[in-house]
Amino acid sequence: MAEVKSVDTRERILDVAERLFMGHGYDGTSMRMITSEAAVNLAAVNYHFGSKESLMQEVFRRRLDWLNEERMRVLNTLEREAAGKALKPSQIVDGFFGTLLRMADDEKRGGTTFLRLLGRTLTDPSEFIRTFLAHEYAAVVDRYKEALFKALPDVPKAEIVWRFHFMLGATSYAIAGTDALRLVTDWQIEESDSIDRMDRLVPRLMSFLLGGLRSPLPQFSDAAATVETKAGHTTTAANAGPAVDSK
Amino acid sequence: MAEVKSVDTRERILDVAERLFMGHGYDGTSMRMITSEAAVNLAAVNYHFGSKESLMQEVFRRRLDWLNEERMRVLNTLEREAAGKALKPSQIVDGFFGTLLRMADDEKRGGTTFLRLLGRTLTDPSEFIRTFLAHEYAAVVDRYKEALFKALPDVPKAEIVWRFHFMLGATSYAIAGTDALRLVTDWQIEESDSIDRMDRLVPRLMSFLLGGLRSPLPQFSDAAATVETKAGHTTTAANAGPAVDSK
DNA sequence: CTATGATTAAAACGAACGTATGAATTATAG
DNA sequence: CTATAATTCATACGTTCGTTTTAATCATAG
Repeated sequence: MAEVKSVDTRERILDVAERLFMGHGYDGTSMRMITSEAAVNLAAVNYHFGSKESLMQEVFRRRLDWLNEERMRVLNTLEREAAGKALKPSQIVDGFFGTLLRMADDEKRGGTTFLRLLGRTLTDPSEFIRTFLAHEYAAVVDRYKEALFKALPDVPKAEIVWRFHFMLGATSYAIAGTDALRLVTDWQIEESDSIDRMDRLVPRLMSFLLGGLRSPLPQFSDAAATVETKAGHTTTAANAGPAVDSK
Repeated sequence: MAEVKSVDTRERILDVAERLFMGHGYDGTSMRMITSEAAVNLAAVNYHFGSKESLMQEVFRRRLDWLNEERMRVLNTLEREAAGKALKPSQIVDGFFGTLLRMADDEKRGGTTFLRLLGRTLTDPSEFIRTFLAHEYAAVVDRYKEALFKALPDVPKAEIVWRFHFMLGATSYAIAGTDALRLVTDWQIEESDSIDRMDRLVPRLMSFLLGGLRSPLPQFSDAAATVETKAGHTTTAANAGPAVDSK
């Protein structure tokens, strides 16, 4: 049972595939691109993973297994320390999105490459990929969803689910499309450095997410206004509704 | 110069291509899928558009030309009515994102199909697509960016650009991935109908975007706290910083 | 060392891809 | 009606795709 070179081969394929899938998408990345860049034989992918689809799934599973466990672990710890009391929304948001974003610093867990891949893949057209990702996420998302329900008892559950959706979108776009808007605008970076990206992106994004999560509830045409009532929710009735303004 | 049937052919190709590109992505949609569903000859695309890339660009240009003009028109009207005074952030956000979202109701402008396509394409891996989209968006984004700078003079410009980025992400994900999270969670829709999507999505998303845009500024490790000072910004110093909580 | 199973290598498979060609068909102009 | 340009059509080209096959190479156990 020889397993010396094969481990390296497997890992090298996964690393290259991760990077190429990130840059060119699933359909846009060919087996020959992967195997030639990884300096392995063309048949190696099918030998080690069975098919291109299975390779893609393994690329994600390698990272998501850890991420899911870490997210669960963080939430368990938080709830244990809270001793039955509801968590603070910021704790929950940080447990879910902060844990994800901190992977950027951990090159061993894929770093920014995997983050960008994940961000782009959430809106990937390929059917089997979205199905696979949804299945991988299901349990963890449900747990965090429930935590948010408990943390925000006055907010309709449907509203929380929607805002979770919005937070996911803002995050995945932030980690995926760092180039898109950069080309569009002059980017207006007055600040000194520009490669520090992540350590400044995280607080920026967190602030945005929490602002959105805790924003006054929308008012529909028919329904009566449902406004946050809990003390400290910063939201006042004065600026509730979709037309919240600064003056 | 016969142009009777060709117009129908062109439009039919564009309509089918728009729908298929939305569902399967650019690489995942073949010429044969398009031409067979559109009931035209395989060579029709190359005859009318030259190439697959040109077809893709025409699919977008057909919708974006109108969207860009409308966004410009709305902003011009707002600024004319404001008579030099700064606009309200909600007006600017609604002008940019509301105008986009309202395309969903206009089947003549592509409706939800184009919206979902646009949302997914912003993170599309194909190089030429992102370049093309960035070029199409540049002028309008710059104008709205400037409007936000003027509306929020106390907020650092870099911060505004980031939050614009985040808003774009939340929006594109909201209109693109309506299925992704639906599979993950039980979706917790307590409300009656579920097909009304857009007319309830718009105020929901708007509320979220404004909450994020007007959220207290993040505090970095080194820098001093920069907190919104303008009256009515709802944000109090007590819950400024990345760890904003409800209690 | 030899036998055995795991891995790598080179080559080929059929299918699907985007595109191009030239003839047939259709519509319009004079 | 005839001539001419625009469009549609059937078909084929050359490439690239993911996968498979068969043989060669490697590492380890007995």
